[in-house]
Amino acid sequence: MKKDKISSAVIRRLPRYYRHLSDLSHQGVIRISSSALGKSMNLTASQIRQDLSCFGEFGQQGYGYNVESLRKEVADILGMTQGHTAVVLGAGNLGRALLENFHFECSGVQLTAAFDISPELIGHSVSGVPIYSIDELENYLSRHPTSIGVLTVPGSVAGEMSERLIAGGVKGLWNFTNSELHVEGAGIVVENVHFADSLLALSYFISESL
Amino acid sequence: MKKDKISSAVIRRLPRYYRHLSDLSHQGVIRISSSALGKSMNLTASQIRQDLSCFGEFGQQGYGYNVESLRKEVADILGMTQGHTAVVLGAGNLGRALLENFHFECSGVQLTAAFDISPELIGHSVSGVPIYSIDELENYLSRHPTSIGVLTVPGSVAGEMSERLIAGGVKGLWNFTNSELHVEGAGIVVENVHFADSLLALSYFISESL
DNA sequence: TAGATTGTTAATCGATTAACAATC
DNA sequence: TAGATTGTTAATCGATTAACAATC
Repeated sequence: MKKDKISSAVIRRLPRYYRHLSDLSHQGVIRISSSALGKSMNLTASQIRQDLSCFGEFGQQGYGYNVESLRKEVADILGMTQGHTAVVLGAGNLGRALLENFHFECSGVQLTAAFDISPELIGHSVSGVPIYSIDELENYLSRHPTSIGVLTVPGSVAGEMSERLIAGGVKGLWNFTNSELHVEGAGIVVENVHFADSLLALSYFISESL
Repeated sequence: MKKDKISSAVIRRLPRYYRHLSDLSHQGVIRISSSALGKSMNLTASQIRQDLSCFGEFGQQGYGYNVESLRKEVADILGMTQGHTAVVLGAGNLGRALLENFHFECSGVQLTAAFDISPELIGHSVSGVPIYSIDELENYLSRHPTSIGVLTVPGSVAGEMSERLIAGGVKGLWNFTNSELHVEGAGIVVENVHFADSLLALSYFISESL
């Protein structure tokens, strides 16, 4: 039975399902049961069946799930087939690390441009992605509909940049700055990547285990 | 009443408490009630009091909490006062982004060294942190007790590097590679930073909101 | 003192796990 | 057919919220 409102706990597990199913698919595994998948992901078979049943009926009694077709279903659920596009704001180290090392296309996202203020960077390309002046942002967005803005700018300008992105029609912000974005306007989604929160959790667990 | 086993949900909120309390402290706020803090963090007052009561009694009836002393208590709980030290493995873009832009000391962690294989980097410093040859790792760790290893190496060598770090006495791995680390040995903690998981969750929410 | 707000116990809500009829 | 495994309903468990006596 398809559910209306999916809990955030389920959604946070979906990328992991996708990752494991991709691995299995690459390994040439054709079919898998919920209990086998559960064993390899450290989840109960029940939970996997519950999670998947939020979105449809993808398995077959007595057989299990076809790995590749389930992978495709999960990709669909995650919006990977929606043709999302992204631009990176800020081509400093972190921005360039994403440009060079992170494979947006593996998440179904096409990275089309980067923007910066540094004259040394403007006009160049990194990993085939052109770097434009931030002054060109509005002009660019008006001509290239863009769903995601990646914020790798200094925290001090994160607020201003997010407003300009949203005004330009961007629907989601992937925020790598410390700045807590307070975005008004309906339908805008913010995903924060707080390195410090992650490091502090690690610090807690280390300290606790001593 | 102090609790033995703290749930992971509580622990993941602690860094946010710390962040908000730091902000309040900087703004010169002296005292705050659970309901005022809840309002600004979008949590219920009840939840905040429950969370904090896992670790001790930090408030005062009729008054609330002293911001700065609560901040210090949370810092303590998070292990920020344990004098944790860290080394970065891999001084590519992502490693350098962390070296240059991320303030480890704000999380109570002292970053003491970085390691790489590239002859152009070895011997130089970034933001005051020396970059050594990866060949020096064991030698360095034996002379500088280190609690945290930051993995910003290519995924293909993540497994090998984590083994060497653990052999050298490191207690926690902050893993920025895609590689799913399977670490044996008691008391070793792994914190994964999966960029792709985060982007896919964003992709889901955008797609859902259309 | 009266008002405010804590820490904690009890009630509610939601998420995970177990059980099982349906069926490939 | 018999065995395996699903999707779903029911039971359990845990986390969040509400209520309130204690007290600053």
